[in-house]
Amino acid sequence: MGAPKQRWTSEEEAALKAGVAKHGPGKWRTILRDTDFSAVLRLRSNVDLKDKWRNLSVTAGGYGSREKARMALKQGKRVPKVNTEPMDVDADNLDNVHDTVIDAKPLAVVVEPSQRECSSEKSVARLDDLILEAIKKLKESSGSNKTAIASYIEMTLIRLVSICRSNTGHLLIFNAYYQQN
Amino acid sequence: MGAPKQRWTSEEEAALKAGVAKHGPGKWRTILRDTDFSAVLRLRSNVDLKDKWRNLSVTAGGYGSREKARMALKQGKRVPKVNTEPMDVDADNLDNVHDTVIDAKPLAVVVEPSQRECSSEKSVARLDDLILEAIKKLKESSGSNKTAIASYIEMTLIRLVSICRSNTGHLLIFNAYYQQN
DNA sequence: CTATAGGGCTAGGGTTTA
DNA sequence: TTAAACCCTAGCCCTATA
Repeated sequence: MGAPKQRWTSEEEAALKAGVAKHGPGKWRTILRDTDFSAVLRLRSNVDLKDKWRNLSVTAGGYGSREKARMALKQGKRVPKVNTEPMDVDADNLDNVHDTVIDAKPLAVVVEPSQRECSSEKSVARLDDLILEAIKKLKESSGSNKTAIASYIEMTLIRLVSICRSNTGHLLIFNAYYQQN
Repeated sequence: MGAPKQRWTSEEEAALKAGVAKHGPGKWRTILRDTDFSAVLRLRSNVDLKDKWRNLSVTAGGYGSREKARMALKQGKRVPKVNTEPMDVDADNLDNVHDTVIDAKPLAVVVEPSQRECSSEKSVARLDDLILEAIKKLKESSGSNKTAIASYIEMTLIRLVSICRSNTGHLLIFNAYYQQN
């Protein structure tokens, strides 16, 4: 019927996230016009950006506007369906995070992880596997695919935290130095 | 768990077929609203219509998209599916950290951790090396959208820090300095 | 007219039930 | 184990609003 579905690539997704980080959510046309992103996102409209951001917000675990709408619709089906509840943790919306960085304009980032404490060998080994996997993928990607690299780093870090937390209850520490280049 | 199954009656099936004949496949909501069929199909949703039509297509002998998919799976095309799982980062309460950051209008960010006791295991050190290597590689790369990457990573790390903070409350102490460039 | 917000819709993969 | 019915949701469309 309409246009054939065009799945978002990880590069496009990263560009969108970066765009929101830079200009804030809701500035879809602005993001599209930004030369930092226009190349990657040239096939997307401002509405596409909005829709994708909505999807990302939902999967990030926050109760986005979409979630609420879905809950409301749960009525009106034949059978009430008792157990609607998948044990969502009440996660706050990530929009807050983005708000904090709207005005940031870093040109380079250096991150130096230092020591961290994990009480279980097993969890450490698992972490190692995850990182290795990420690095391998990094090397597979061509040098031009920087946004994909950023994506993998994000995923890796997020996994790192969630696993470390769930297995040990302890957390790791990062020394992170941000600096302009 | 799911809703109890409601077998399609021959009358419903006939109505669906007539609806598709009249409006064409893919017009599920239109068929549903058509007074010619709404009475018979009143217990079905547009998605139900779509699903039923898919099943009918399969049974009708033509290789529907469904058949192909099943075939592909039978060929043992096992995609490891990696670890899509541990992305369940439930960022309970991201507010605190962000609030501390919101005041600043950073063009650059410096995050310094406090001291730390650590069991300095080799595997842990290796993790650090791998992460550091990845970040360095990113930094060395000179792409047109470097700013985008940097912004994105900054956002990621800030979120990461937030997650750590929200979980421990105090275990992790970050000193964050925001500075203009 | 232009842009954004938000609900609606379909397609297709996944899951559950008989 | 399989097939039919049902669920989930990304991506796209439509409308209201400013």
